[in-house]
Amino acid sequence: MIWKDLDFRDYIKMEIKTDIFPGDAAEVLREIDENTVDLIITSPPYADQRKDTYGGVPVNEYVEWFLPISKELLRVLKPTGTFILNIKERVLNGERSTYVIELILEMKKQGWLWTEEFIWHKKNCYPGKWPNRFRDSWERLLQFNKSKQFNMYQENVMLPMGDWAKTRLKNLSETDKVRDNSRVGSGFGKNISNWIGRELAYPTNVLHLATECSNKNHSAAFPEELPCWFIKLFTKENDMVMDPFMGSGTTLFAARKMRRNSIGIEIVEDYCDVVKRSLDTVELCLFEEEAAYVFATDK
Amino acid sequence: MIWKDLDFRDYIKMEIKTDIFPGDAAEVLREIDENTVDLIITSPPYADQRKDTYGGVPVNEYVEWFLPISKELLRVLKPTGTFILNIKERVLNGERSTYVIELILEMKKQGWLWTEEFIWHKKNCYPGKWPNRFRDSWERLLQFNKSKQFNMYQENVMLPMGDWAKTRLKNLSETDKVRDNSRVGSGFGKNISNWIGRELAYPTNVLHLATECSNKNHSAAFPEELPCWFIKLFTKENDMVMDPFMGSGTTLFAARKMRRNSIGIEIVEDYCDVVKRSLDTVELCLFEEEAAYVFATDK
DNA sequence: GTTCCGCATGAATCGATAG
DNA sequence: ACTATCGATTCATGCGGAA
Repeated sequence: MIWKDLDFRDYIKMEIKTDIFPGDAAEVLREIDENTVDLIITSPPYADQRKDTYGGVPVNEYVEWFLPISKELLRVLKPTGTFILNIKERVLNGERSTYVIELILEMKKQGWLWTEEFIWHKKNCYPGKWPNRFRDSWERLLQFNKSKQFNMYQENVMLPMGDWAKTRLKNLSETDKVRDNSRVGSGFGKNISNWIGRELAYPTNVLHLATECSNKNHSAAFPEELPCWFIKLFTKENDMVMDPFMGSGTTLFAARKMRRNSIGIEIVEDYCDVVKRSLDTVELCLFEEEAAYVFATDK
Repeated sequence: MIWKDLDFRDYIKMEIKTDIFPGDAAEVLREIDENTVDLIITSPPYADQRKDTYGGVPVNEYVEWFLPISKELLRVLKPTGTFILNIKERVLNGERSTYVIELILEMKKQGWLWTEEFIWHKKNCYPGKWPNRFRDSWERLLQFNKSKQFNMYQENVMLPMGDWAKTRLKNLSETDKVRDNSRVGSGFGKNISNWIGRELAYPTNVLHLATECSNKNHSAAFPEELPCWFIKLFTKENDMVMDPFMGSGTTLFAARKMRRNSIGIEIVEDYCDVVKRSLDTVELCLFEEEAAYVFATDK
């Protein structure tokens, strides 16, 4: 038993690569071979946001700042791969900035296909009150592809259906129905076999997820469920996932947990160090979970 | 008592005007005085959709087709008014078309302010399955304004707070929950804030509404709750609401029920006739509701 | 162990104040 | 006048301590 577990641990360590490159995304990307990545999922610093950690790219320079990066991303992505860009334009002088939609148009000129736009509905968005607008509770998840023949494994993100919705809705007020909606299954740890016997349905292009806040050691741009969902949807085991703006490493952790190779690029060295150290913990978690799994099926 | 009710009916009929103009939006709009409309809310024919009724504007001509109309809309809108444009780009050859985001950029050049983008999350979206995309369950509700000082009556659309729903609901009877259902329409007499106390929160920019199950002859673009919500948010009684693509008249019915004047423009004469006839029914409904209300408060 | 309450904490935005 | 910074506003969530 002990030997078996140790073998398994070695197996994991050897099989799945998780590489972190410190540095500027545009520069590091040039070192990476073309047509090697199956899924790019990232949340770049938004315009004029996160000035303390990143430079805080001004609104009117955002598109020209991002285009060299997206050009490289197009190069390293496999023809069957997918690029998910999490972004939201900010309000400036009471108006929505247009740099995101301008970016879409420019990326198309680079050769990207704008395949889809998912909506991330943030159930717990930032509070506040203003005379002329409500709280902003959604962000864009833009899907770009290199070709129309991209890989998509829809059955991996199916949701339990039917009685779940029915029984729940009975006990909820109308307003609660309005507020709380179908939840995206967080992939890992959740046992799909629990769903067997129930009806499954394909999800839609609206994802309902709360932002991660408070007492976690790392503050992440998006909750782990988000990259998790797209990794399940667009990759299979041993595929290559990339996050050119790694930040606290949410994408890499999700990828590793699900046995995908991954590459993270991050300009802030401190983040790189933190993520590197944390990866060991993830490994251990995985090992323990898997060990428990092996044990359970061994009986 | 009888006289009183009849007087009231006349009062309603005289006060609120609901005008329908048959014809092409661009042409009819030229006949309308500038700075007279408080809220424009419409769902124009989408590109290449509904060819049978509208002739179907091709995707690559959509922007230039719409711009003359939006120019007139800018003229007739009051400086304090708001324009809500319900639109969604369609998928063409596996890719999202860009005419909507191009339209935003062009309308800004006309002088429009792109103030906000609401998301209409369609809870019961159209079923279907495709190999490379999920069901599309959201649409854009683009908010444009003429100036930064526009009217907004936020307190009219407040919602019960989340925490309230969780804790208080246990103590509420089934009938209490049912009462909540009737909140949508008239806005008559019923004041939610009185009912719930001060446990209300402002909504966000994501609207969760089911699509209308519409078995009607005409293509109902959106459910009545949608114009209803924006009419409450951006106008007060006796204000002027306009829908330059009236269709089945959903906007006009909502406006009339809430005692707003309204103008509808519609190129298909049959639709005009149907809506005109139906307006009498709405009136009667209104009369009865008010009669009951008067009676109740008369005791 | 449960359930319940208190509290900190967000990819926010506006308006006022300060250089 | 134009930019930079700061305080006020506000609510869903998950944690920790208490009953």
